[in-house]
Amino acid sequence: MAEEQRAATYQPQEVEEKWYKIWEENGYFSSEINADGEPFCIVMPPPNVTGQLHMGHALDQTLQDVLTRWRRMQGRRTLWLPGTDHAGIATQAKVEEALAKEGISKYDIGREAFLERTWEWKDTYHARITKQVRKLGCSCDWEKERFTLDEGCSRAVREVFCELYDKGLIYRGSYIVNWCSHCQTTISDIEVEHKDHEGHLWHLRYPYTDGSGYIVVATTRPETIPGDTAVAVNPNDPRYADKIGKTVTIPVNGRELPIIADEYCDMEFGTGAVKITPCHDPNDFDIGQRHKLEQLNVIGRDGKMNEAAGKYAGMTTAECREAIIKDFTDMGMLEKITEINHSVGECYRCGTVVEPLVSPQWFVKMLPLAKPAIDKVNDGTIRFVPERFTKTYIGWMENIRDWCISRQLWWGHRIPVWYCADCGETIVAKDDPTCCPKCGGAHLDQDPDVLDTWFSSGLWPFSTLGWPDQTQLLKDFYPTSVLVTGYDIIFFWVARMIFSGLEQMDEHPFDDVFIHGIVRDELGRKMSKSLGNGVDPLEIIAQYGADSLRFMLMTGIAPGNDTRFKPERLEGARNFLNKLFNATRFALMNLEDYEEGRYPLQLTLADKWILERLRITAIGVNENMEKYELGEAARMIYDFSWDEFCDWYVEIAKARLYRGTPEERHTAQTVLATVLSHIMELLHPFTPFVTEDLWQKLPHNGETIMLAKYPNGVGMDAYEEEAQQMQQIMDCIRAIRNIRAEMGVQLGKKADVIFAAEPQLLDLVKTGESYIMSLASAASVTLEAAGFAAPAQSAKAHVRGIDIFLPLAGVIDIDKEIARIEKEIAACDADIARLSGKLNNESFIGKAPAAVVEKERNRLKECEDKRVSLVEHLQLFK
RNA sequence: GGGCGUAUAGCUCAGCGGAAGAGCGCUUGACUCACAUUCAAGAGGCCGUUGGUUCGACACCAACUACGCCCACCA
Repeated sequence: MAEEQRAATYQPQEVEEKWYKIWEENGYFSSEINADGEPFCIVMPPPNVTGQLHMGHALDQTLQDVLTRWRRMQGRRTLWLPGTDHAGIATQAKVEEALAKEGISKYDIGREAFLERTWEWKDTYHARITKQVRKLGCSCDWEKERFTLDEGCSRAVREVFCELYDKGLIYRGSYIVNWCSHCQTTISDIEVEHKDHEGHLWHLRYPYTDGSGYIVVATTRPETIPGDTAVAVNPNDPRYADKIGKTVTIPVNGRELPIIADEYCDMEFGTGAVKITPCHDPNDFDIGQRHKLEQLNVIGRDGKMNEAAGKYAGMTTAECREAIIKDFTDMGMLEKITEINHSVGECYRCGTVVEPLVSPQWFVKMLPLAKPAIDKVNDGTIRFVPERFTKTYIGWMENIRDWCISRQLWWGHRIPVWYCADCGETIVAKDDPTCCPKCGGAHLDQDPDVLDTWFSSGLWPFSTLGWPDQTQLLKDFYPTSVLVTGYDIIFFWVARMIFSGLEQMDEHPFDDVFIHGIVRDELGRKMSKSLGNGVDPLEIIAQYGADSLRFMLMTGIAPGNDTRFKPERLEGARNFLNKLFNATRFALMNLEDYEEGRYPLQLTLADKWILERLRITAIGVNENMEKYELGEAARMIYDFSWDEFCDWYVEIAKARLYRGTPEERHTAQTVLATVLSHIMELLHPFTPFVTEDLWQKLPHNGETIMLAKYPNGVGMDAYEEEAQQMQQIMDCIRAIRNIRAEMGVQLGKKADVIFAAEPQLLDLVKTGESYIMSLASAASVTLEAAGFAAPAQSAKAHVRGIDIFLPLAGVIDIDKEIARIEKEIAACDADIARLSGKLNNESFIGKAPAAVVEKERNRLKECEDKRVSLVEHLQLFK
């Protein structure tokens, strides 16, 4: 790249590294900054230490950083607390995979060595992740970084476990749970993904024991037959009314089953008779409880039939299914097979079909916890943004079932429960006990299981602030201000934090929950490993810089909606930042001799206009930020910076910078520098690096833009009238440019321009003369009284009371001009028809606000004037 | 079976109870002394369908259609 061109192109890589280091070293991310300010706190959703960050993280973290930087610049005492999650199943699976590559299993090395390996893994990925977060520019307080498995969080987990146990909210029991035979652990209900499968419904004959024929049951899972302990029918089903109380015999193993009556049975479905397998189906489990049926566990944790399955023992469930169907067929007991589309539960991690089975596990009793968690959202204490997610949350919370929290893993918080080998006592304790409090025995075995990862994640808003200790940090920042996360983990995480926070702290964990969508690929597909369509944020940062990535992610998004990752949009963001870079370069070239306050300011119309537009923009940006409409805020800054400041103001300022008096030049320099640095400040939360770099080069007060005051429009002089006047001049310039372009008069060629209007408007034109000269490339500007007769062979435009003539003898194409004018007239006609229709409507006059009516009247008059003016001009050519 | 979302320019998407917006793409012109990662001008929309509320609806309400998502104990 040529040196010259390079100088005109922003090089993000050169500045990003530098500024992050300076910020971090100077402690600007610390919550001690703005120590007297009102606290503002976000706890970062901790990324899993399983791998690297993806685009979803980049979106999530950018949103948080924008909010944090904005609040910090407002003077709030901000704490954005970073951290990582140990992610039990996911991380353990990764390490097991790594071991498998070495040809060993976790059992070969044992629990302790395995955990050592996992901690090493954690260290590696933790380092990688935090580096990525830094690359992205996140202003989190690294001094306070936490990990879900660190000493403090572990203490919090034990504390909560013991408290809930003491209150009877945690219990151990043998209930039906979801078992993943691949991950070799239980998973909670929400970790089961239901997918539709085409399957078969086997209609099987179970003969009555008394020899009086048979009953036909329909099942999708014949392999569970060895575990049947009843057949159920609906008590109101006339078909079976006289069969209730009888027994049937399972043909393939000769066991006898009672026929019971239960409302659960749907008379419309299948045959209306259901085989009941309490140990391997959640519904059947409930029925079994109701009728005190025997529990017969026939499927083992390895996904194979166990001894209780008799002759089928040792088979996989699939093999068993086949064998049983064959046996029924051979015995003539298969009535028929029908097709059925039904949903099958799969493990969310590995996709293995989940096996429901009964096993002793630890549970959290949800009903008492859900109640306040629902209330605090319903009463507005916790607010979801967008609001619609409230319904999602409430709906789930109202139908919640007890939460199975024990996992048969090694990586995680070990359940703080010990069993006395001597007397069988169960000891639940915060601190490791040395002997049994009941019998004094020293043979204690700790429960081998660990807790669900989300158990510790649920404590994140307070465990990270120091709880269970009553730290100052906790007092200052709990409840936190806002939680920023994707809609995909409302149940997994948000809900758990809410009930855990309310239970332990007696106070809600955050005021707002700001929900965002997911980042999809260019085609709108979810980014995933299997599709290989993921985009690595680090690669994008290397290519375009973190600021471009951030800006792209922040624009064109609406709260709660998904967004697509489009490379073109990345280029747009890069171009915008390059634009600002060049605008700053231009300013700096013209600020070499600048000295603040050297002359009194002589603000021109354009100066007042751009200052007013800045004021309005600043107000709008803050309003949108308050509503979490970050995309809208970013768009406002973009439009103002590019369209108004760069394309208009900078061009206008050139005349005074190059040829003005020292006073004029000084004023232009001042406004240029002021507006530009305010643009940097407004934009800083979105694109922190480039704005800091450019702001530093411009005249500024303070050591970092991070701590500059965020522009909010308050205290700025208002110039509403001047802004409107300037808009009119700009419209005139656009009209002239339009004529020139349509007539093929290139901007390189100067053209004479004649304005005709009432004196007041002529004054305005006079004021804007220099802008017209330069921006419309006029050779001369002549002012004439209203009603001035058009010179021969001229083109004409009309802008709100101002007639504009371009004498173009020899250049003008009469046909083109006629066509152009006719098009304009047609547009006027359409407007006139609409407006007069409205104004002739008495209801409109009577019921619409007076200001609206007045506005429409003015508009109509303008349209009519314009039409008259243009029609008059058209006559000249006919 | 419930719940939710989306439907606006060729594409991707913002937006809004009082004259349809952006980016990209397209057309035409310009290497104009910050920037060709640029500048200027322009073409391009019954704002999914049908009703309703309203002086006024692209926006609010209802129904419908299409697509997508979430939840659910569909043997």
